[in-house]
Amino acid sequence: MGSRSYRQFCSVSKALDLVGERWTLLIVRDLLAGAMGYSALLEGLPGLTTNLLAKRLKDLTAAGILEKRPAPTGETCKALYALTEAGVALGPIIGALASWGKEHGPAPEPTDSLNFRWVLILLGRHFVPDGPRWIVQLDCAAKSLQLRLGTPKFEGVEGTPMTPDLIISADPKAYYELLFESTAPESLLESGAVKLTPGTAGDPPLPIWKDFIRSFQLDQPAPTPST
Amino acid sequence: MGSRSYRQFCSVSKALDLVGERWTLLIVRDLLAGAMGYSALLEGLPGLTTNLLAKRLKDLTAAGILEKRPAPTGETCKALYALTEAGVALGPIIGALASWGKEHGPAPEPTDSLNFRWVLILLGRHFVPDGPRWIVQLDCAAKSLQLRLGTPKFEGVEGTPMTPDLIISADPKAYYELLFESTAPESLLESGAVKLTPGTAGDPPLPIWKDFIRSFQLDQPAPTPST
DNA sequence: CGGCATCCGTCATGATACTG
DNA sequence: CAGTATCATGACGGATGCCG
Repeated sequence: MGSRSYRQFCSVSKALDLVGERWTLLIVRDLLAGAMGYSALLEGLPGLTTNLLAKRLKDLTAAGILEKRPAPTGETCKALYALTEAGVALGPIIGALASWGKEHGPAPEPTDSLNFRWVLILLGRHFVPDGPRWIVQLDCAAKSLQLRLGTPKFEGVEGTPMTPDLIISADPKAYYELLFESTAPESLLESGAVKLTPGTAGDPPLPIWKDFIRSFQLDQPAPTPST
Repeated sequence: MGSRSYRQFCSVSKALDLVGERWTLLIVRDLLAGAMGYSALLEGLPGLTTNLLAKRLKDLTAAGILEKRPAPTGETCKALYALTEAGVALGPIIGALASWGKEHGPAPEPTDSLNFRWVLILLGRHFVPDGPRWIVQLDCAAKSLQLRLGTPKFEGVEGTPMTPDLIISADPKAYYELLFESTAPESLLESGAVKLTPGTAGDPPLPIWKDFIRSFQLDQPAPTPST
């Protein structure tokens, strides 16, 4: 509800009337990588309290930005919150915020929390299709991310792939440095911050790693969107 | 100050740490069209109180998003607040919000306030360069906006041009309908909501009006930015 | 335990008055 | 004109309780 609307004849303020409150765009950011249950959302957003999450979910549902639907059988939760078409359309806003924050935002601190979903968003913005079709598994803090490289459309979901071609493992900070280019990819390998494990087919890991770097342009500066 | 930082290892949250608070992005939006004084900002943002504006300006200055500089002689105010390079770089975020709000935001209400600066932002996002080089004056509620069409770079400032080729006058609501395509441009002319006056050179107004419509693609849907 | 609702303390915000 | 000071209110952070 726009109980505290700006009441301006301007679409920027109308957008902020719906998504301008605290935590709202961060909830949308996490849902951009796929539908989530209530507890998963809460766990992924440290500092957000349960009462406020309930209110945000209710308001966002009323605004038509997300919808609550029954979870498929076998899920650990009962209901999933998923973005509607209008919610997915918030992607460019999240993307523009990510670009600006990366360039002009405050530097991250070691105590900052890191969520694997946020990695997906970053990767999706850098993806270059039509490379070799590797399946890469990212491991971080007992969680896994499954990436399908080389496909026309970027695919990445949480979980372990059946037949990975390469397994990359690192701690959150190393992933952050890799994705934010504060460190060159090669030096992360040399320092041991990032470890490579051959996949099930047993291919040598280094060429696949180079394709991974190239697929997400991790050795180049991020593109700046136009106005 | 990020006194209430999200503390997440994510550039989206880092951006919101600086510009996520209430009113902040609306201040930036207004400054995107040019530097403004304190009182002009306050007047253009109904509902924002003077103490909060002072705090926002202080915080944004500390964050390096805008800078306070002495006003040029002849100005009505003493100091101007101008966006820094980092502040101008927020443009794509404002643009993405404008696109989304236009498509998915709540409908405007007749009591909403309208600021001529917001028109400039909308026009800038739709501009197609290299048409005929007309100078068009927009009149609305005792204020004037000066647009230079056809130049490679879009130019628009508040004030009255010396030699307009066409003067368009309408009330705020008609401008909004024109810019937001809820009504076709032709019908706004026919209904008398928009009035055309020949400029100093005395050219017939209708062809220049059609160039104006074409220059800002006001008869076409807005382009949707990519993720 | 997942999915909230309630209660309370604190802080950000809104309204008004006042000052250099 | 360009803010600062003061106070009231509502939003938010934290803990806990309820209900399937």
